[in-house]
Amino acid sequence: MPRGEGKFLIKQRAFLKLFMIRFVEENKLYGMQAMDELKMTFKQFGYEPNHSEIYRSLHELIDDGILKRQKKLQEGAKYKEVVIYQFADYEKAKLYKKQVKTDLDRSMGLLRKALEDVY
Amino acid sequence: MPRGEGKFLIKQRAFLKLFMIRFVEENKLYGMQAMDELKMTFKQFGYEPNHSEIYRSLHELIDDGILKRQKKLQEGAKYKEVVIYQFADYEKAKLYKKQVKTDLDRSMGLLRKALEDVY
DNA sequence: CTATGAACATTCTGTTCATTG
DNA sequence: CAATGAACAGAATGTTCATAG
Repeated sequence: MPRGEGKFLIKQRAFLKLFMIRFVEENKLYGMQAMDELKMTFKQFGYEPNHSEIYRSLHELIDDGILKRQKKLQEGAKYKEVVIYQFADYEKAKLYKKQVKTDLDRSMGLLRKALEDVY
Repeated sequence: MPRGEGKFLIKQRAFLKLFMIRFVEENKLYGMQAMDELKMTFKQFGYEPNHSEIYRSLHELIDDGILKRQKKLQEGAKYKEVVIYQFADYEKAKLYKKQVKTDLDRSMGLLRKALEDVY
């Protein structure tokens, strides 16, 4: 999905999909927890993703054939279902991570160039 | 315009407005030339702004009270008008540059953090 | 044909509403 | 109330059309 021509910076969606893959690799967290952790991590940079973008990212990874859903009872005495994820195709996941890295590096380069040239 | 809460990376519009200010500082170029120069500079990063975004950036700087328009005959024997720009308020321009720098730095930090954490 | 600009269309993302347990 | 998801709404940006010289 990191696309071809004329594009500016990496999109939020790809950024979040990357972290969703990472959370699944670490075998932890469902949607809301992922959001909370990301908010904590990136709040210092003024970025706090909202729940819709988190879910859209997860759903898109399913459509991509990278993740699959699995329901699970939540910890504790609450008996409330949450949705957790596993890899449907880990090779695809690794490939996607590689593509996003390329896009992140590209975006960094672009910003760095701007800072160098203007300031 | 670099805004407050929950936001992801800097927007293309702000990025281009920064360069439009820089071009006016250097006293050169009208819209199309600015676009061509930016395409040359950032093509290596896969970014080639289109003409609409260039004009929207210039127009917005006028609305902001930072630039003002001035028509001018094009060089050479072509007698075709082009639109060039001067500062309407250079203090405002400098302030805007400062704000965009903050936003660029913030965006770089965000991307760097992601690269560190994931790869 | 080149430069400018507006109109139109789509994509991306934020906000609100609905459902379930 | 917490989690998930869909619907709706707006903002950001790309594509196409219009006008002038």
